[in-house]
Amino acid sequence: MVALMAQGERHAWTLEELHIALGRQGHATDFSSVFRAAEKLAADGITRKIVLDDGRTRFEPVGVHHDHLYCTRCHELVPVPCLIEHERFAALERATGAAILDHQVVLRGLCRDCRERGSESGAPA
Amino acid sequence: MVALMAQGERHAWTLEELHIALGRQGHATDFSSVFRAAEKLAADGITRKIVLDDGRTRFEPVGVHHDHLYCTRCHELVPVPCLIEHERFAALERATGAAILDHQVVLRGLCRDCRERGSESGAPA
DNA sequence: CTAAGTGCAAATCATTTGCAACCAG
DNA sequence: CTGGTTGCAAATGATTTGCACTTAG
Repeated sequence: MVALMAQGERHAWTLEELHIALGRQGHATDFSSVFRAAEKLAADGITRKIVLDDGRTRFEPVGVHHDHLYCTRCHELVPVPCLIEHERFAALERATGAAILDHQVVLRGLCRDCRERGSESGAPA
Repeated sequence: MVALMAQGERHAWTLEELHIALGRQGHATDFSSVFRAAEKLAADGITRKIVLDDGRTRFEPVGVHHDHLYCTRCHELVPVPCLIEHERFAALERATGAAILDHQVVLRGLCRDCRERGSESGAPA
């Protein structure tokens, strides 16, 4: 599964996508096995869980931190460089008294491909 | 419901919290009514849905944009000023060709209250 | 009357979990 | 044998939906 995720066909995977892709690769398994393997990878810090408001959890390989662009047309989650400067966090901690351990940014819009396809009627990828 | 959310007892509400709070205010209703009313408010742009990985959808009144701090101790979602500078979006659009319509930042850590309580054993708020 | 809102129960959806059979060490 | 996996089925948890019934306009 790690190999599958690493090959870059997609950046963030839902359990269903992993399940299907594994099947296509000849590693057909039960959905629950995919679920457990994915949870384990996340627990071991190999992957990270990402939740969006479309109701499906995604898993992405852990690497350098980055933000995400959720394409509202093709529903793909694309990695983009982080938009927040480090000092911002320290400043916020000083200003509010809170302790920030982690953060996640989700941009919403159209990925380049979908934007280029413009208002074409075509169905999402 | 709008009134309830506006009174500021809490910033972002889960359906369950709304349901309970409405009941306490003497406006007992069915859970599905809360659900439908909340969905309608969100559809009408009065409130906004926020989804975190704790599996519950929250609704917050729409106002000036801000980011959120999710306290991993008391599970409260606290509003904090936006950490991303506007130019960043334009720069990213130029760099990637994507179109950004909206964004959402979720910081993860401890809110001030929980941080101050430090490592005290006490149960979450 | 007509559209909108409500309660209740049943249906969905995406996971999660229990368990017995298996497999590697 | 022993712990980690796996498939299958059943259980969860949080919504969502169908439907009959009021209710406001």
